[in-house]
Amino acid sequence: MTAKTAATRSPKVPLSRERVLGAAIAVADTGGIASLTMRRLAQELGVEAMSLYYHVSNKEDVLDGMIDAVVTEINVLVDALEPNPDWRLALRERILTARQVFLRHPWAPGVLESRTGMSPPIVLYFDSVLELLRAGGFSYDLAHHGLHALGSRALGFTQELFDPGDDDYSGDADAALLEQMAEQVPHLVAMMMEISHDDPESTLGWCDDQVEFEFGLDLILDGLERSRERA
Amino acid sequence: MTAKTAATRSPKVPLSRERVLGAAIAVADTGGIASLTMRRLAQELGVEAMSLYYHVSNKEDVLDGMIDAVVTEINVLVDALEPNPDWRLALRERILTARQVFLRHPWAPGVLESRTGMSPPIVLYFDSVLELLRAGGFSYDLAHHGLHALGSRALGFTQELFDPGDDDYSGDADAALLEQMAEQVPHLVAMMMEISHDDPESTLGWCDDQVEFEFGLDLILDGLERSRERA
DNA sequence: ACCTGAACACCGTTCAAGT
DNA sequence: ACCTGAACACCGTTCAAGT
Repeated sequence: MTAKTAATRSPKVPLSRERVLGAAIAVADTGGIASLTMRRLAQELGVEAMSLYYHVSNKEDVLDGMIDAVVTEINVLVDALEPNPDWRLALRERILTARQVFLRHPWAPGVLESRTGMSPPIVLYFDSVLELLRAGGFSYDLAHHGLHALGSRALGFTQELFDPGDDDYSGDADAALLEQMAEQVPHLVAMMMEISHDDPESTLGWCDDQVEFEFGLDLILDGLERSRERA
Repeated sequence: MTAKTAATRSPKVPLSRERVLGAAIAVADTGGIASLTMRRLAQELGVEAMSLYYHVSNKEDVLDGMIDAVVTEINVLVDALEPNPDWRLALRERILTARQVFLRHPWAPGVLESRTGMSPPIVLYFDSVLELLRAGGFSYDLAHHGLHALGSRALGFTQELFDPGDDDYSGDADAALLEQMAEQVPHLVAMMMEISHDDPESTLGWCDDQVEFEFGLDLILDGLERSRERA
């Protein structure tokens, strides 16, 4: 009866950088990154917006801290993974584990890519990936190329260019629309029709992100292994 | 004496959607996407901010239009490319051509990834990529996987996770800093030292984006060719 | 030490009004 | 048809002032 709803609103426990960042992540997870304003964040913590500036220096600092928290979450998980003598399997498991964390924080890829510098947690993550590649017999030079080839996949995400949930081009696209597009983009239409024929359940919301992520990841890992053998 | 500086300021030629989008691209190219505000854009055109809303519906519409203009620029260039019987070489040239356009518009990758839906120019581009893959002997199913594996590389860009120009971790990082980091991230430091030893000119601003882009691209193209042969 | 009220300089956007 | 002045609801942020 006394406490209204969230435990976060209690004014007993004082604010701290950690509480601010935790609330920020919660807001972004729930309402998207666009909903994260300093005023909204303060409200979530039962405080005035100006109070936040005692614990964080500005909004950029909040975004930096949110990313560090997410990557730290990843580091804890991947550090607990059991070693695997096959570098490909070891790295694959690491990356897919990291991916799970990003799936819980859909705003994180966009924010991460908007940050310029490396923070300690990110540096730690990449160092551990490098360790894996070295143990797998990679030179530093090839490992370096490999990190670039993986790109954001090394951290467990790809920025999907198109939202399959978009109404305009997915889900309930009917035959009439397809026919209309067929003249100008015949291959795209043919591809969608063939795939939706093979799997009638998914008309145009046809991309299984997990499957596609693993396909691309394995393609790169296999390619790197071949490069390593050749070197 | 009469015309102040830019030809864009002349009030003779009336505003239009095209002029608004052109000015928006110019502003973003010059000052970065963060500098693009409706007021700044209006100022560039010698007009009040409210006038813009007669030609575009809102800022989202401006961003959509900017992307469409950039991708149209790409489509014109790649359509003029001479055909190549080797699908890998053909696609490689296409993608590297598209990349040149993105290098001129550094804001475009970020904006593109923030858009949800596909627009006609983007759909056209992907259809032409699909056409190339089909001509190279790909099934629609494998071509679809291939598009996902390429990700934004298919359009000619990768979102670099770290800005090599960042002062904190690049350029003039001295030996003392490296030594300090060596204990916690030994492989990263070893890699940077080895690479900077091989190429002393580039201490920590060591990543040649073009080389790395092509390495990753070729890795994926080769992997897709192998998948195609196996299928 | 920690929080806040009032205020500032900015946003995107609307709408009735001007020409 | 095309542009604008005034205004609204929102931002992030500062700073002197409160407890």
